[in-house]
Amino acid sequence: MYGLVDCNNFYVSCERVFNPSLRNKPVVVLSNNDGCIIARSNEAKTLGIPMGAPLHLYKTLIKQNKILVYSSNYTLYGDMSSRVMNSLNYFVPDMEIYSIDEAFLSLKKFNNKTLLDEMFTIRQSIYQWTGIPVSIGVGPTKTLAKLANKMAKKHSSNGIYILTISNQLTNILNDLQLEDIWGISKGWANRLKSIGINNPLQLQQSDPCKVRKLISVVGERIVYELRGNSCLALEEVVNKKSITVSRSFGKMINDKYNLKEALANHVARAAEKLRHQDSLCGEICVFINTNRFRKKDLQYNNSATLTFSDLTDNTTVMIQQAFKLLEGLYRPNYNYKKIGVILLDLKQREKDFINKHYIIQGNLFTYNKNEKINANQSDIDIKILDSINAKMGKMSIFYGSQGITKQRRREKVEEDKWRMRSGYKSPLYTTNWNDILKVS
DNA sequence: TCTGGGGTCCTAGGACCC
DNA sequence: TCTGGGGTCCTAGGACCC
Repeated sequence: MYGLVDCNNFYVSCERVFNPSLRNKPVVVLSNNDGCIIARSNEAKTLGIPMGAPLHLYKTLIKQNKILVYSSNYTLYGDMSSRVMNSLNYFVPDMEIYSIDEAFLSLKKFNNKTLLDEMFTIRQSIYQWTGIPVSIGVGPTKTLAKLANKMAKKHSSNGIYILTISNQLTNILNDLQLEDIWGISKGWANRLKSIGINNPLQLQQSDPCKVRKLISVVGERIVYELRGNSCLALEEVVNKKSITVSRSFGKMINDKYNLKEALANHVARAAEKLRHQDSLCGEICVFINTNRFRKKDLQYNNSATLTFSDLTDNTTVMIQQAFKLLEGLYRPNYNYKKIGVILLDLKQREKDFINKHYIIQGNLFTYNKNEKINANQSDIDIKILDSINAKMGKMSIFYGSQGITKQRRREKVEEDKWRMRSGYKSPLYTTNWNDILKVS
């Protein structure tokens, strides 16, 4: 069984920990620049404030109902999140932190008979230790645990809901909307409806291959997950694969000087994040946007990407390159609302040495990303290369991130082979049947 | 007047390789 | 091992999540 622990109205709950007078009152927390409402207490939800609502559209409602409004404090929320996760980890070491306020638990080692009591203990303890109320959903797959969590929030008095494959599940699926299922949003729901799948129960009972044709293998996995066949494993916490820092401007900005100032700040922050996870980056992307909500204004959205000749975590280098990219992007005749930077092609520092160097006949050379090394080149010491390749999981030295792709593909093919042997009709990961046949 | 920020995965199709 | 059709790499774009 899997568990999903979700902090209730997380940002609001964090504010309440340090300001108990906010309890039982309608409270909302705002995004950067105080533009949107991104967290609501139950009381605020009852008053009809939707998620992501623009603040200026709800000023009257807020005033009338004396809703308390707070700017966001991400440092506080990050810290509270760590406390919650650490507390959870005390009870369940085998867990996946899914977002700032959610974690999946592996409950394999728990006794099903005492599960409810155990979950109750966890919930109580977290509240006692951190002041944050949580809901816990339990189910045979991650998707069903997600669903159970939704039920816990809606229909459970103690904040816990355990879902098993039963008539109860059938009834629940029949009563819900497709969009209530984790992984299905409006676009896919509409496509599913177009072939006569109108609710989660029909989805659960539909032909997985048909669903796959319509909304890709992701949809097919959902079908199996709804049936209680687990396709999504607990994922170990790994470093980010890309790092973005971007902000909207309070006022629109036209001049390059201000854009550069903002960009430099964003890049510096991104570089900090990069070093914090002990990575180096190979690519940098800068993007700028005009205000998409001002339909009358001329719109301009663009981005530019640059590959570093060497992997780097150097702030100065990154800012220099980001400025170069901005020079190419900037058009003087627009008003800009947002600028941001994305660091891509991230690599672990430990592997950096191997990624940046190669050996020819005992001599060490620096590997240049733009220069492709051919393994057949007679002057490369194949034996040494082989040993490095083996250490890296093959190929990474030549193809950077593609090496990881290859590795992953191999893993997926293995899983699919197992799947086909076990009598499933279609593979879950591989697009190409030849992959399966070939390795089989 | 005023509309967030940060992620991941999957697929199709073209270029290129041998 | 293999010489023409199949495999691999790469990118853009589109979904989804919180």
